[in-house]
Amino acid sequence: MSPRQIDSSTLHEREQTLLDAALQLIQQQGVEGLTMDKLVKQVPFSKGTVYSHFSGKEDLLLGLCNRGMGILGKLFQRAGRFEGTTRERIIAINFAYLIYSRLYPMMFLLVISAKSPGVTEKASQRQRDIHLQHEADLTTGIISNIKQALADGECLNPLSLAPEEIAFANWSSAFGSIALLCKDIEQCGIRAQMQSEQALLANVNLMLDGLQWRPLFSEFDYSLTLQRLKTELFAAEVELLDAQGQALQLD
Amino acid sequence: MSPRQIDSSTLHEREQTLLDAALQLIQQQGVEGLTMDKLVKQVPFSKGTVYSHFSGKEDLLLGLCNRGMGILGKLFQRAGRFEGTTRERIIAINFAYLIYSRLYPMMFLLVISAKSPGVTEKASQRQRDIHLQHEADLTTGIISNIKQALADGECLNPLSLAPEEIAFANWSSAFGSIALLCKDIEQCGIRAQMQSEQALLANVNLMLDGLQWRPLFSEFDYSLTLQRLKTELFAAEVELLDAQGQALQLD
DNA sequence: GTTTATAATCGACGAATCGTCATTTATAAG
DNA sequence: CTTATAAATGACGATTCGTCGATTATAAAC
Repeated sequence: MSPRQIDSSTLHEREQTLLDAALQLIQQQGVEGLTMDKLVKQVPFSKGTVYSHFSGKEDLLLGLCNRGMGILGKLFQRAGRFEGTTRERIIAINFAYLIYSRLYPMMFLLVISAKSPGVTEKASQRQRDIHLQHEADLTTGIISNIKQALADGECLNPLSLAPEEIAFANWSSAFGSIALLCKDIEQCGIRAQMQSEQALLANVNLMLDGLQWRPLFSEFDYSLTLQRLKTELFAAEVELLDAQGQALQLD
Repeated sequence: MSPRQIDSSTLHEREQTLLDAALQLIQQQGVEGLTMDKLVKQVPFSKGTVYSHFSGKEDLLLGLCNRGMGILGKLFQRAGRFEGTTRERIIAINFAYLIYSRLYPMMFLLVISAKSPGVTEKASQRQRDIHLQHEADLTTGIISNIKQALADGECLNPLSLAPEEIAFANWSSAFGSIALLCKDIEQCGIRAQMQSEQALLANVNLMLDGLQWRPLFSEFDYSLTLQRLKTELFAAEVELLDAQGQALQLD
């Protein structure tokens, strides 16, 4: 007297199907265009089944956001392996963030909406836990780089900030730059004439110079670093962007 | 054979009534809790009349956001009159931004959601124009400060950025810091142990040091500047925050 | 093979929201 | 007093959301 038990792998498979369909709807009609009713129509399951996977629209959004953070984490890992100075590696990580925001602008924006009270409150504990885990993963890579630079004396850190505070400074600068420059966000006065990609990297370099992170911008040709990032470490992604007509403007 | 014509001042008055009611609803129930139906019930006008003022929920949100930007503009103006070095004035402006984000967290968050595609697309041209105007107003003050500092040789600008690019660097750093630290946004891993107000100002100082904006952080006691800002220029606002149990943590 | 317990799925439903638009009301000129 | 029409009204159809009782499928028990 035992009913069928659902295979855990098909469960995961369906979850991916749902996320795919949701992403497609969002890309076609914007975040507002994502509707549980529409999603159900796009998918070979009934509404009840969909709701057994995600507790609602918000939970779905956070799930989508989490999937994106997984992708970002892999990009960060690759950036962390960049051969060069610690400062170059930090730049590589920021470059990875930039690439990500261009390849998956929707996902990047979801980080914002996913953090707004309306969404987080309604999301399931499960997705919230996953989200926190992803955040931790993303920061540890950066922080270990920072600690090494502090230990090696490459980052003089004149404000005597803790490694976590430096990580936060970097993160918020990059986040702010990308958010304000995001192509999917309406034109914003202050960024009108901005060459988006240059701007992000300029802001990061300002902060790194402020930290006295050697070699300073004036002491090293970081455009070579960018060249290597574009043509080596992230060649595939940069090509993908080119193919999408989203070529980066870095020179 | 002419019907009554509505007084333009009562028109404006009603608009304020609507914005007030909307803000109240948002503060009570979050952005999601704002509903046109609820709003109509809170207000002595019918649904049709409400819709003659705002084309929909998104238009209303942008209207609310714009009102906030007007307030922020006044704070910026006051900060721009701070007596001190150009760097101190820039810090004052960032301090004003911080104050604003604490006094009106909802408004600050609205800048984010107001820029998301779903909202901007649906908002009326009128509110969008107002929004752009406010943005321009906010930046001109900063940029004039920057230009003066460049002319006076106080900001050495080693990356040779244009004044607009410097303004953007400042804006995005401040925006990112406040957004990631916003008390109304769910706990964010990376900012866990962060003393929020200190963090924003540390980030700004990092950027200003990167710009070689004299006097550098190490050459001047900027905690005195903060003291003056707290007790003189923005005494009233700081007191208000204290009274709300939101005391700033700056020392 | 039949029965049976129950996990899994389904989709109709009520409540709530959105924006519209035909109707009603109010008023100033003729 | 009539009348043209700006202003205001709120009922309505269309969507959306999330729930929950009904239905289906399946694996063990007999």
